[in-house]
Amino acid sequence: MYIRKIPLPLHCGLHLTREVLNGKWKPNLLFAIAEGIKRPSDIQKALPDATKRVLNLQLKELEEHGVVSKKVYHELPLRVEYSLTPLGESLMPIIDAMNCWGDAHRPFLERVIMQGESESVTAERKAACVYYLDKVGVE
Amino acid sequence: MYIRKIPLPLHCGLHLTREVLNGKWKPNLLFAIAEGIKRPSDIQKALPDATKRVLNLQLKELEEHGVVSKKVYHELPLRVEYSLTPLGESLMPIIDAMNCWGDAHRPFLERVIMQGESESVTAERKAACVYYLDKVGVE
DNA sequence: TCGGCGGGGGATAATTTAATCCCCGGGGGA
DNA sequence: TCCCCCGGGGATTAAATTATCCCCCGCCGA
Repeated sequence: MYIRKIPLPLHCGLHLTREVLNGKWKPNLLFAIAEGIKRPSDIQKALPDATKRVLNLQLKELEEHGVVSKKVYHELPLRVEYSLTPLGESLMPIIDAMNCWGDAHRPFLERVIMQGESESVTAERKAACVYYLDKVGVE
Repeated sequence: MYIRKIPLPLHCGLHLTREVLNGKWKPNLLFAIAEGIKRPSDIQKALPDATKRVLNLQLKELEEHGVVSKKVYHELPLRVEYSLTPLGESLMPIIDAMNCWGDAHRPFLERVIMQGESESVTAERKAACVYYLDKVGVE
């Protein structure tokens, strides 16, 4: 595990939560496990864009942070299952909300995230954003 | 703005949301702005652990992602105010939930994130922190 | 005997994010 | 005049996170 040089600001709940969820695949891992995908190989299949190396690392961190637990069944063949701890379960409303929010605003977010990768904001793009935001504001 | 080399996985709402909230101070910025702290200098005072440089950068990203808007009042003296867009407001339940969750589980999370004072890692950790603090000039 | 699957991890490079340093301009008070 | 506040940002370095590569073991079926 990486050893921090700069201490985290812990005085605020936001930073604590951020520390737990901070990992490219951690929200997805929690989501998958909550859905009942428990075995490492199944998790890897559910998240094909991530290498199993990274998934193992992030699962280990989630375990160290007490939100998932790992059970090794010493049968043959060996079986491993991850599951949410109660603490992890209490995190699911947030994960679900993040998932819904992203999906709900997908068209806008995709445009806006892509635009940063190409060039600075053009006037037209800004107009398009304002238009969309207006629409969202009505809801 | 930084130009990505590795494209983000956009097919999932979780990643979209993560992209918007991904920044050490972004949740805090949103929280502060939602609380009515709108002027840059006030925001900086509210988040003393962050340099204004970083805050400006992350505010700019939040703006580009359409969750905050920046208004410049061309008065004298010059006045600048940030505010949440409707899209940003729709994010607040998540921010609040993250804040509450972190606060609610603070005792446990602090222990677990610190990795326990009684572990063997502590020596290295402490060394790393001391190194940093020394560099910064804190006693 | 060989290949493949399931679970795992060390070592290192690359990428991404944050911190640091130090500058700009204008204005207002002493 | 000097100094400090305000809002801002370029350039660079450090830190933190991911990706990549390639290895380990045990077992099972062909």
